[in-house]
Amino acid sequence: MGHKRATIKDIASELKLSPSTVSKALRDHPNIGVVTKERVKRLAKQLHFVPNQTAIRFKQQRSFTLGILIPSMLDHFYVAAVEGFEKFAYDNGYNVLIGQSHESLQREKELLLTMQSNRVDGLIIAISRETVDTTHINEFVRSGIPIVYFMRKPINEEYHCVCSDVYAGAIDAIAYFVSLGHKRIGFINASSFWTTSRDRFLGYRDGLIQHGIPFDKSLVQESDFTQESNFHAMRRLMQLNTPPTAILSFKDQVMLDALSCLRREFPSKADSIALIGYGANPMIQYLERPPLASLKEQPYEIGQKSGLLLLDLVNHPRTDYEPQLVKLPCKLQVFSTLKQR
Amino acid sequence: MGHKRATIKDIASELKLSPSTVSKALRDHPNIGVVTKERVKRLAKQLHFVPNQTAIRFKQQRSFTLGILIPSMLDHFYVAAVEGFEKFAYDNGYNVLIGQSHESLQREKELLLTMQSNRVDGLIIAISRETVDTTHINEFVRSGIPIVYFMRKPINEEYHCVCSDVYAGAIDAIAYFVSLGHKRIGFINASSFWTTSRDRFLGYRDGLIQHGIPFDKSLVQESDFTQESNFHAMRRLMQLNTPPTAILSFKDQVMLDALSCLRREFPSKADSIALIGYGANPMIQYLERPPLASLKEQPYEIGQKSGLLLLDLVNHPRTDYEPQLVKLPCKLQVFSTLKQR
DNA sequence: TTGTACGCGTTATCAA
DNA sequence: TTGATAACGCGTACAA
Repeated sequence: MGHKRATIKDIASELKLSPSTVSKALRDHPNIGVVTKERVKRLAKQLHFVPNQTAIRFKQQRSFTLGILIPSMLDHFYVAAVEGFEKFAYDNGYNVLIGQSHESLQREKELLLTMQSNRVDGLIIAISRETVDTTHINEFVRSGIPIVYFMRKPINEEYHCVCSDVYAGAIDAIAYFVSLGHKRIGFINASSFWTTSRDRFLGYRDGLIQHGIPFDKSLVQESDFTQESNFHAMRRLMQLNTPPTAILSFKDQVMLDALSCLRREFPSKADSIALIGYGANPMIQYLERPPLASLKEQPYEIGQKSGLLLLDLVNHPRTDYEPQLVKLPCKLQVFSTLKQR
Repeated sequence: MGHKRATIKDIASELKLSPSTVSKALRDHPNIGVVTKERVKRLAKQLHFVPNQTAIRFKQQRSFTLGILIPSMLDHFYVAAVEGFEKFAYDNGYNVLIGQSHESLQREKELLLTMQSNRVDGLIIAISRETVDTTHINEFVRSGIPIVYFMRKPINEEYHCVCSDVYAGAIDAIAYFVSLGHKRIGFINASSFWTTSRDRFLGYRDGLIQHGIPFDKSLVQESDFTQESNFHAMRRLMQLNTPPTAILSFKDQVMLDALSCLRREFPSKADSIALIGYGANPMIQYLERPPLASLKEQPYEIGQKSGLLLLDLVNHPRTDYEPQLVKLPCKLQVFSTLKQR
């Protein structure tokens, strides 16, 4: 039953005013009379006038839209980041366009084009697993749209980035392991192209060294996050001549699969192996025998801060190149005390 | 380092052609010469020309954007629906604007305005818990934008809707309980304003009746999904003179909290009480002693079908009022066989 | 096969 | 305090 949508023109002609007057009145422009404003607003309401953002965007040459590119919304961690980003964006009058790469480089490239085509005013991006070359991203930036990396940043790019301080987190995790008497500590990591993997690794290695434990390459495995890959990494660790008694994992998902693997394939050892992951997944509370601990990150805040930094770049385009690097702390959250036993 | 963005005009003047020729050439319009097309496309590529969707939208009086309004992205179930919807939308050349009501009516109203302001071509919506009056939604529809309810539909509205066949699901659950010897079966439901609650309830009641079990009002509790509320509902059931031996829950989240409640507060009975929820949350696989079962729904497909139905409404505006009701089956997924014991 | 003219809804600028 | 005009980038009907 669509009554035709009212426009500024409709209001103007009805009130025998000019469109520009109406436009100003609606936006409370100072040099419009109070009486006129009142008349305009009354009629606007009556006609259910809703400003046409489409036209405004076009006119203003700004989309008032910010883009966010994540691997997947099925990952609770990124959803939290989207939430933080979205909240910030909405509070500042921006819409958000979400894209999911599903870890595909091809999809990432397409989405970047979509973003460009939609003239997003800025973009934050957590690169896909396949993104080892960043030509497409650099081209995007060269087209004039500022970006901020978040969570994952290519290891060979110096650019604005907001992420967790996973290095310090790993240091903490190792210290906790050691305090419980562990000396043989394994590590399941992810793509070595991300700084967030490298930093975890450095923290792991430096943590060991700090406690006088020699670094042993065979204790480090890599996974691509599929259940299969997680299981595989765990198996290789357990099949060492001297398997680890403690394992740090890139993220909770990996840790949970590692735990499943232990329970299914190495049940006799399952309870003696200490596990720490990243993320503090809320579902862990439902486990009767939870893993040892998890490094709680702050994805929501990372989303917010990314938005803040991005909007700054949007509003104050810099020609000088001084990459901002923001790191938010992780906090070790211990679950074992929650055990009923 | 933004080289100014190239427009159709730039290409035209560079090639001494008219903008309209360029426009047509870029879109492979039949009556443009092959040679011209080639020249145009070459230069377009060279100048990194990306069509300005903002202008196209404005010109076409269509946003090529579909809206989706959900309670929260923290709920895995709705994320899956978003995925399905998004996939469908992208495949059909549409963007997606996501809004989260966080179960707030106020927020829902604001988001509806945002959607209207952005001139989305259509919208699918799962109403908030607070939405007992639908004036704002009806007004939205009256403004000319078609909508499709999904998952949750107001009980007093006859309108297009895509959701799970939760009635049949409840019937199946009850039948399964009965087959295991249960006769005293409880139910934790949600807002009675949604058809999806009513249908669960009817399935629960009819299921009981089918097996000759009298309906007992005291066995039905309501929860608002907060952990506190879930625990409270569970406690009330357990504190009955004759507590249930089996409980159907509105969704897995409720069931998991119910399970926690049992283990913490009624440990002696915890293992003898059979639980079934809705959703088949993938995290359940990590539980050592999982609940009995869950009704696996098809949120991804619901998202897709909602998109399909919506796009049909967008492209073929109907004046005649014939609400479509699409129901997708639930499938009982049994977890107990996964138990290690 | 190509070009011209116009308009979509809004706002900025300048004139009245 | 208000109004007229132009412009944003594109697509389309129609003219050449």
